[in-house]
Amino acid sequence: MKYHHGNLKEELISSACKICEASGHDHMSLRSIAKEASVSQTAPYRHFKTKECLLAEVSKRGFEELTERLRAATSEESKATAKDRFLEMGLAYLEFGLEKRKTYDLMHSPVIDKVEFPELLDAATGAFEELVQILKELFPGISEESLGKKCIKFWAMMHGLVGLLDMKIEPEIDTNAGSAMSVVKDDFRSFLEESL
Amino acid sequence: MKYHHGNLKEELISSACKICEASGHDHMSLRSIAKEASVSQTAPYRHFKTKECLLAEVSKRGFEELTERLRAATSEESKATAKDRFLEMGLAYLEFGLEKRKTYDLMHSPVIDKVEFPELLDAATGAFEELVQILKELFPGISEESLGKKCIKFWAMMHGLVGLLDMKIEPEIDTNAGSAMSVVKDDFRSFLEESL
DNA sequence: TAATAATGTTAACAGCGTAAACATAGTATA
DNA sequence: TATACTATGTTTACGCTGTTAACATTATTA
Repeated sequence: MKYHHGNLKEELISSACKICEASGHDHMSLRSIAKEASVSQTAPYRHFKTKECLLAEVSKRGFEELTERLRAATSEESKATAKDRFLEMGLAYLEFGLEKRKTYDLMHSPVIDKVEFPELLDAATGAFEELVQILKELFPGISEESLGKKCIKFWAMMHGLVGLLDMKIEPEIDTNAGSAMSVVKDDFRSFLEESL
Repeated sequence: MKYHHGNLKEELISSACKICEASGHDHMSLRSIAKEASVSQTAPYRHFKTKECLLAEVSKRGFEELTERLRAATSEESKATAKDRFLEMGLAYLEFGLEKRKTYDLMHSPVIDKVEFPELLDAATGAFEELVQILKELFPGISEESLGKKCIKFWAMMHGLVGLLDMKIEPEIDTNAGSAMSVVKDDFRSFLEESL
């Protein structure tokens, strides 16, 4: 058995990602992560100053995956129209939020102060920039002000939608007209398109 | 000094609300709450089965206050038009989210599973119903389906906006066209109205 | 008035994040 | 090659946490 692991930092991060998505970030203990990596309880401290630093790394990976998915959805290789690729991006965002729900929660949790982790902020900004790009393409010559408004509006709507889908608020109106979830499943595209 | 407090449950809840808004829900310990109420560490267990039950109560109070604020904003006493009252409601939602940011986070935190707390779910639904009512008034005769879509859209947008304002994502576009925060301050009304 | 229920306290448990002291392995320098 | 140094692991220990069990006091009810 080797005393030195060799690649512990990476393994700790992937163990943390695994535990996060399995149990939620409030059930992640440094000790359980260390155990998952078959290493002593305090070994993570050679690679991360605090638990928050490790969580920040997990969050960063989440934003990187989100960015990739958004980029793939809007890829020009698909030869679809800009509008279709925009709608695909909306779907990709929701899919990520629902598939990786617990990681998504960590990414938006106030537990990690993004101001303290510039790399995390960059990763989050990167995802946002994907939206900026496709909207620029969709509305050529749009003023910076209008573009800013549209970006904020859609980012908020998609983030809000993911949140809503987990809130399980089911007022009378939902039972009649379909829940938030069904709106997404049945005709998310027209839902987004109407808001253009 | 009385052995029996007489009104401990209420005092624990208000202590918890205080600590929540001061420090955030991840820094709330049952012991600190008990201390704030000048009572032994385990006294809360006579009134709440677990810590989560106490947090759920704090969350519920948050939704109740939100509901009140939304109702006040859309009150017909103001004699304003339905549209103006709708816009006022949007502002009231954002104001609550920003003023009581840490409580708002608890209210939307996955730490509390709303399914386990029907009263909390009711309180959350109550706030949502305020939106349903004003939109019904604003669009008389609207189909249930369209109404449902509009509700989800605006709830998501407002919830997403509150989240965005705290994410501190400031991509290039924001620096030029104004941050999410400035959009809210400068012309949130027109921002919301455009989305109608 | 006596029994019982409600509501408080104290003591103890394991799990947590973190720091300090120590051990071992890899690397650079003489 | 021998030696010092640095990187990276372990062990031990600290105080804080949520929770349970055993006990104490007060309120209620028969």
